Order: sequence, then structure tokens, then C-alpha cells
Amino acid sequence: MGIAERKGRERAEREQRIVAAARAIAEREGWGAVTIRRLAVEIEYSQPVLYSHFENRDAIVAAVAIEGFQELTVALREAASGLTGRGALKNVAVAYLAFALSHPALYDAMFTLPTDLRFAEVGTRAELRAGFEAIAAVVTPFCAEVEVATETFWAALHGLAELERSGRIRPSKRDERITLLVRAIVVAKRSG
Amino acid sequence: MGIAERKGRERAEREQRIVAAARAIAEREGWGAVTIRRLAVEIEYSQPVLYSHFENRDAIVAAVAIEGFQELTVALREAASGLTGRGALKNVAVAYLAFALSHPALYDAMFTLPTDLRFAEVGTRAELRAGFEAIAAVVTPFCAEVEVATETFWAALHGLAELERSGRIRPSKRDERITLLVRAIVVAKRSG
DNA sequence: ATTATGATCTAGCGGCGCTAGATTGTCAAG
DNA sequence: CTTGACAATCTAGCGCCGCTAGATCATAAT
Repeated sequence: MGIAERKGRERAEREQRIVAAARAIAEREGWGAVTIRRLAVEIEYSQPVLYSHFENRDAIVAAVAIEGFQELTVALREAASGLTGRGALKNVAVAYLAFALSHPALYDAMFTLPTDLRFAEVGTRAELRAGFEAIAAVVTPFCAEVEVATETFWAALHGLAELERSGRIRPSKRDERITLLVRAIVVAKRSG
Repeated sequence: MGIAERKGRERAEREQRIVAAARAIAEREGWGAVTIRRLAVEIEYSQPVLYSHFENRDAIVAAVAIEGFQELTVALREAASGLTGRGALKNVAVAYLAFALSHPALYDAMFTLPTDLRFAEVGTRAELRAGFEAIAAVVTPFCAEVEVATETFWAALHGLAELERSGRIRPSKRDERITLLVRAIVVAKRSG
């Protein structure tokens, strides 16, 4: 029964083409340009076909967001690999901001756009959790309350990314802010 | 010529009613429910009238955002008043998060929705700058590089607000994260 | 060859932001 | 008091959106 398998494969490929098209258009022209009609033209099928793959438009955004979480996790792990302590912390911070600022539409999908992403959902939890773990790994040496410290460090990075993205803080001072943040975490432990 | 003045006053009142309606609907049903048609019904005028007050829908969101920045500034100043040092810092942090979390739609308008808000614009700069100053005031005692430190502290608060709002970090641990953040800033100076 | 079944398409609903052009109200000049 | 200009406001509609019901087509079993 290779036929059914081929069909399943073709279906999966088509689904991937939808997600890829959505991501490409978003990164090039913003999420406002990502419409069902436009995606239908892009994959050369009619609009209803998209609804046999995704419940609605938000679900497509969510699919892109999951790609983003996977790639962010990889980027953070790479940034930390081979390093420990303060160096790892700083490298992760730099990598996080570089990721957010060089993939604005992807980061939008992950954090600022309304999606159906349930953080407590079984199937997706792993992907979303993995990035958190990568941050936790480099924070751990510096804190007793690892979860709280990781949440705080992550939030600081996210805030720095968002405010720089929207032009509210000076891009030229990014390194200095990172340095300050890393030092704050390091010494907080030393004296906590 | 009291007539022209009366007309101007009525116009200003109508404009204020538009902004108030937008804000009320957004806070009650989300920004997706804030449509030009809906606002027109609310103020009992036809849709084109709205365009004699605002260039487009985004400009209405921006007007709400400016109200938000003014109110946030007041809230932060109140939180800092009569306090100095570490106490002021902590109180401001608590007030910032309370503001963001208790006015989600307002905070959305200020930070996550696309608006025409130019941060370098003459007319609005004062309102947007004022909140920054309020934060800077409580950060100053702890840092040499005030601007960089303020940007970082603000970013951390913003990140904490966003991640908690979107259910990505645990609401129950908010106080602990604030405590950690404040300590980090205090000791960063002491050893910087 | 015929029929059932699933995949895909055509066509359309209601709603959106926004605007051109008609209509109404207002007030000064004749 | 009438008239005509001007501003305020409305009606009607364009092109787009997300989404879906029902028709049509291809495929594979009888």
C-alpha cells in the first residue's frame, strides 16, 4: 500500500510549503501581507485546501512560531556550547538578541501575534519548553532558585529585544545593556 | 465669536468620545472588536466623520496609547514618591507590572500594536519621554550610566509584563522575580 | 461500466478600512 | 427674505479580508 503513503507524503510536503510561504512573505512584507488568498496562490491550490491543513489563519502563524522556537533553541545551545559561567551567560544573551532582531517576523509569530499556541498543550509543549531549558542551563550556576532566575533573565532578554525592535531604546548601546544585565545576574548570586 | 469656539469645543469632545469608546471596547472585547463601523455607531455619527478626526484606525490606537503613557507616568511617580533607594526601585517595579497587567488592552496599544507613534516626533515626545524619566529617577542612585541602566531596567520590567500577560511565566512567582531584579540592580552598582 | 468516496474548486457571505460624490445644514451678502 | 457659497455630514460602494456551502472532478472498488 505505497499509494496511501505517497499521498500522505505529498500532503505533508504541501503543508510544509504553506508554512514556508507564510514565513517568507511575513519576513519580506510583514504578517499583514500573509493572507489565505495569497498563500493559496503561492502553493497553487484553492483557498479551502488550506483549511484542510490548518483550522484557521492563526494556526498557520502558530506553525511558523513553532519553527521559531526550535531554531531559537538550537541557536541558544550553540551559543552556550563549550562555555561555562559568565561567558556562557553573555554568549546566550547576545545570541538571543541577535536571533530576535534578525528574524523580526518570526519573533513576532513567537511572541507578539495572537496564536492558538497553548503552552500547556501536550504535543507542542516540548518545543516551547526546550528554549527555556537552554536558558536555564546557563543561569543555573548563578542562582539557587533556578526557575525564577531563568524566568527573570528570559524576560529581561525579551524586553530588550522588543524595545530595541520597536525603536524605543538605542541600538548602539545594546552591548552595554547586555554587559550590565550579565553582571547583575552574576553578582546577584554572589551576594544573594 | 463664541460660535467658532463652541464648535471647536464640541469637536474636541467628539474626538475624546471616539478615543474613550475605542479604549472601552478594547478593554472589554479586545482590539479586534474596535472597528471604525463600531465606533461610528457608538458616537452616533457616520464612518467618514471619524476620518475627519484621525487619519486612520492606527491613529486612534495611538491616541489611546498616549493616554496610557500619561497614566503610566503618573502611576510610576506616585509609586516612587516619598521613597528613595531600594524601596523606590521595588515600588516602581511593582507599580509597573500592576499597571501593565490590569490594563492589558491599554498596554497593548502602548507596546505591541502597530501604531503611527513616532518616538522622535515633536508633539508626542514629551508624553513618551516622561515615563522613561520616572524610571530613570529611581534607577539613578544605583548606576553611573543612567541611560543604559534605565533602558535595561525598563526592558526587564516590560519583558516580565509581556511574558506574564501571555501566560509564559508563572503569575504566582511575580514577587520573587521582582525581588531578584531589584537585588540584581542594587548589587550591580555596589560591585560595579 | 457503474457507483461510491474523497479531493478539490467555484462562488459567495458578512465584515473590514477607507473614500468619492451627493446631500444637508449654516450663515453672510444682496 | 432670499440666495448662494461653504462647511459638515451622509449614502453608497470599492476592493480586500477570513471562512464555508455546495458543486465538480478524479480515483478506485464493485
